Amino acid sequence: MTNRMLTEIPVVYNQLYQTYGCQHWWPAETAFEVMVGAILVQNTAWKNVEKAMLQLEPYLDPVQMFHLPIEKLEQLIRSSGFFRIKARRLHAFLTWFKNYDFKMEQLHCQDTYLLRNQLLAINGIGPETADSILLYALHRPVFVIDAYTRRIFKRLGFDLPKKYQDLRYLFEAALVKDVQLYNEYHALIVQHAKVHCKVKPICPTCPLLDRCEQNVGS
DNA sequence: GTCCCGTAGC
DNA sequence: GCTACTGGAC
Repeated sequence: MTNRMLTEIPVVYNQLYQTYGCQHWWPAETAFEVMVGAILVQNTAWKNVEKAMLQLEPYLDPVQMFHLPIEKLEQLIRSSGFFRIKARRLHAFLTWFKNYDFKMEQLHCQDTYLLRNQLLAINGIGPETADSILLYALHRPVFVIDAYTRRIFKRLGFDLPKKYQDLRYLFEAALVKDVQLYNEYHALIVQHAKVHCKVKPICPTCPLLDRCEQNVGS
């Protein structure tokens, strides 16, 4: 099974890329926006995060955002859902960033493994958010796993490791260690999950139909 | 009413 | 393992 996955993971990438093309991720202007967006998008539709980002626009600077009262932050990000808890998560993240003088350059000096552990220690940042920040804001070669990844590959018929890290290592073992490839693949997975592999899948036009177990009868 | 690029707390 | 967290789009 694992062998099959190792050979098919790159093939699936090619098929998705041929179907959807380059995704140009992450949709943000700056690395700081990527980090903020990664927290706000937790279990939330990206569309609602966009509205919050618009409200945040005047404060899209770590120092300014850090000094916002938590209630103000709550109101600004309201549209992204879970606004009370996310405002606290953002603030916790900024408190950590303060250790680096709110400077991206200082983050760039740090080892990926160390950064990952520090991010995971922040209340409100779990493995997916940490890895999204590492890959899309800090350009580290870390493959991001999310619910879509599990849904798609489970439907393809793979017996997936249950632990986040194990699934991540499987993808990393199957692919060339390359930031741009990891960036594009995760983006394609999200796109595919939104267009075809939804909760109620749209199978007839699916680019992966020929290799999918959902295929039968639908 | 259901679902959304999760996480923490019990 | 289960549930709360929250609003908005469809």
